[in-house]
Amino acid sequence: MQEQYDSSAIERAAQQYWDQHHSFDVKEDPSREKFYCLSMFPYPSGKLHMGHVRNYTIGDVISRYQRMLGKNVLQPMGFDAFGLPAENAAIANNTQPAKWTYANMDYMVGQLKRLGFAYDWTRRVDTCRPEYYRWEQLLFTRLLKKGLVYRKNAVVNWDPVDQTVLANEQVVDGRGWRSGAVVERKEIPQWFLKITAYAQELLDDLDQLTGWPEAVKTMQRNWIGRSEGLELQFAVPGESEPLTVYTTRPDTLMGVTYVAVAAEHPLALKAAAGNPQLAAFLKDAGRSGVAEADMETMEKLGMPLGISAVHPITGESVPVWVANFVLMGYGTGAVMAVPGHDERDFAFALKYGLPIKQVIAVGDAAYDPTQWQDWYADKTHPQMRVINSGAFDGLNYAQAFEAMVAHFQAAGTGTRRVNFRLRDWGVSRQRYWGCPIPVIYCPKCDAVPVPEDQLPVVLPEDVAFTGVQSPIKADAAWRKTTCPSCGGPAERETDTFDTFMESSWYFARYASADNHQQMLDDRANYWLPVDQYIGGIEHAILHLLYARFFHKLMRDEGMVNSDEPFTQLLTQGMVIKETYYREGEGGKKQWISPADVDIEFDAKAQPVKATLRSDGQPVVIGGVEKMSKSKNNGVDPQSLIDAYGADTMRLFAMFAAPPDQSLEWRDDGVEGSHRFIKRLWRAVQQHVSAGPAPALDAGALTDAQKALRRKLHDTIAKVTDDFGRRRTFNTAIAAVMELMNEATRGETDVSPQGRAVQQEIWEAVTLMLQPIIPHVGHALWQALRGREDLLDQRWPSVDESARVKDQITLVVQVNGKLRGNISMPAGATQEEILAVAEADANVAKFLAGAAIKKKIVVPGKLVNLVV
RNA sequence: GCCUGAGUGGCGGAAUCGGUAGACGCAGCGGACUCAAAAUCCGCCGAGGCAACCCCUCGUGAGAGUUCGAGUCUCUCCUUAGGCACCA
Repeated sequence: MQEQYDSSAIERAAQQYWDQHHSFDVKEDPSREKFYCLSMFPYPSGKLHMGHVRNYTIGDVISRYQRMLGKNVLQPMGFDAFGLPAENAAIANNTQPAKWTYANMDYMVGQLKRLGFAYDWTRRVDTCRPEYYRWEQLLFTRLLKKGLVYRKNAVVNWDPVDQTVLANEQVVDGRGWRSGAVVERKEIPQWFLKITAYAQELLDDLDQLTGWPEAVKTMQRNWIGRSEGLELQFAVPGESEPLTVYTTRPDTLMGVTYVAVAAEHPLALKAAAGNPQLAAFLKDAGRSGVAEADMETMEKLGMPLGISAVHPITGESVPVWVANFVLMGYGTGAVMAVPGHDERDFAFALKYGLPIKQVIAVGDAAYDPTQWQDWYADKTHPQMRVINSGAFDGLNYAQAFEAMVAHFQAAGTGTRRVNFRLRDWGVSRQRYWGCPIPVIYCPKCDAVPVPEDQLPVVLPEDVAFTGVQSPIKADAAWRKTTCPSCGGPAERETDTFDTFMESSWYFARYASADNHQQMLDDRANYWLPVDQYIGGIEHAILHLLYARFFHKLMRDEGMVNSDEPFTQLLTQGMVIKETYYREGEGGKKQWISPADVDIEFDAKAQPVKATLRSDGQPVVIGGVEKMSKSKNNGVDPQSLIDAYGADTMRLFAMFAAPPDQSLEWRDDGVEGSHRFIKRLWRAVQQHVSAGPAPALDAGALTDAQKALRRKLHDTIAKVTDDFGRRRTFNTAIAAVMELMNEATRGETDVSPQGRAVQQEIWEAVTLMLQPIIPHVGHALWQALRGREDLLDQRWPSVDESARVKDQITLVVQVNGKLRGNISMPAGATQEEILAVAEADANVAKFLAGAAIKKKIVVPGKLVNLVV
């Protein structure tokens, strides 16, 4: 064994061994319990960032730990290779999206291998390859035939200068990021997946997911947003079609004082025809992005259309307004407004002088139509009653709800309806670097799915990419085809899929990655569902919901036999870092890398001033945010790997914070992890250099040896719990550090049994740390045992007899305040404990002159005396 | 604006079921070794009081509450992170 710890030699040797022995390639084996551990695959952005290192280390630690429990472990890896950044990079670097993507994947595979992750690379999946996306196209065409796919108009962000559709991310403060033009909403035909057909099941099955964090399930529940309500109609005199609206508060129906429609609503367009002012308003309302957050925070504006609707119960006229917060693509594009009992309607009514009508009372609480109070909308208050509502007066929420529903159903003008906030999934993207949507447009036959024997529709990769237009839209030869159904001339769809499509089923494809005849085969049912899924909390809703949806789609196609894809979910916290920027032209922020910034701190270590190193001029200190390309605040892990090795990197990533918490990255601290590995190395080296240790004889130990051995087995128990149940690897590492501190403190015990205990300790430490620092583990195991089979060693077991204590320390409190410690034999009775506790000198001081009112004894822990 | 988290020393964090707040590590300070430095090893390290390593008071974002006992439970508020459907 080398005297000095040399990370690069050790890591090279271990990786070479794993490579030669194909240590991580797995086959299906029905005789063994399987464990499928999956980390969310990366987008090939260029190089790994800290979030990847953290994510993949967690997955690798769990995989290696599960393997030590004797399971058949699959841990695959691949790339989520389609996406917008490749197009941007292609423009910036004058290259092709495909070329850029493949080069990035090559580099990142090298980095992943350098970190020693236990992946079965034979199953690698790259989503941009036709061998992968052909199956996605196949599934799409089947869903289309099944009626789970449809086409309708939907709004996009439109850049009127660049004449292109923008992603929400490309809209900055309402303007296109490159052109700076004010973004408009534009309606274009797009393909939708009917996820709403599965809304109820997606909601119900959340209850099965006991291995998921409650926070994620709650977020998904709220996102799906099931509500029960009433759908009803307002007649509009002079119009053949009534206005249909949906409300979850039928109890407030008598409080409706106006209705509001979207700017794109036919009634609004019609009214605008003879009204230039209104037409101008509609144009303005259409000028904004489509992001919900923008909608909700923008100033609520409206204008009367000059027409009225008829209140379905009172027959009164209520004005019809257009409002910029009502969206055409959401529900019916029209809402009824109850300003008396809805906060947004209230503010809108105040602003435009619309009537506010109180129809709900809570006890004697005074209603003030100039000031919103939260109880106005409280439907659950025990004293809540409907008022000013004629026949409905005196009812509570539930009673009024039912009475209204009964009224409308009897009249045939409304119906009870379950509604979901969840909307169907628009999958069309007007971009090049994505999976082509397998549809052909024929002038005679309309939209026809590409027949299965003509799949895949291959995306050409050798293209000139300028960014102005998608190369496949520009390429008439690519577009031109014949109609599969009538044989006449036809054109291909040139939109591509949302990249969430590829990431919604890749977890299943790993099981049959080499099958080029079928999308999935029997092996999928051996491995699925994924036992442990690990990824960023930012995916809590969209990706995880879409993947659950796809799993159910595949189940209903007979491809998998489970209902849910991921049994256990670990949502990794974000890796965050401070940001710095300068305001450029037009208020555009130019983000500056923290690596290029010098920071001055005040006495409290808070940053007060930051300057750019290259020019010495100040930069603005931004917030601490998720590491990202767009904020330019990433830290390149490569330099740390080069300096300290993969094991130090892995150890620090696991030690710095529990996996589900966000981690603010600071480079200091890495040093400490490196120091720990060096100390461990030295300790084992010293132990081994004294020759083989004799066998342990537990009956022949001294008290000191017994105490050290107790510490060992207490540590194994804690670390086992931390790995298996709590998944708090930071505390597991801390426990091993404590054990090592104890084992190396003072003079080393070189007696035969002393050395036997040391041997037991270093073997157990090697086994427990192996999942985290596998290269060091490999080398230490060779030194301790002369063998290279560490990967398949069993996790160390606890010797309960070594943990027995005969003296127990108890805490003594007086009135809940700590006043002393007592040591008692393990078998002491309550009376004996109390007698010793009350006799303690410091405790007695606080008991003097007062009567003890209550005595509380918590066995094995503490005594509390209340005076 | 809405949904979901988080807030504990100079810093990252620990305290697992309501029971000793600050484990473990980083930074810092003092010492040993060294011609010297680095590395390594040993010790100290929440604030205040005290002659005192005895001990006392305060202390887990702010305010209230429940309890013998609250970082942990309840309510209100503040700050902050993530998501909000075309970033992935």
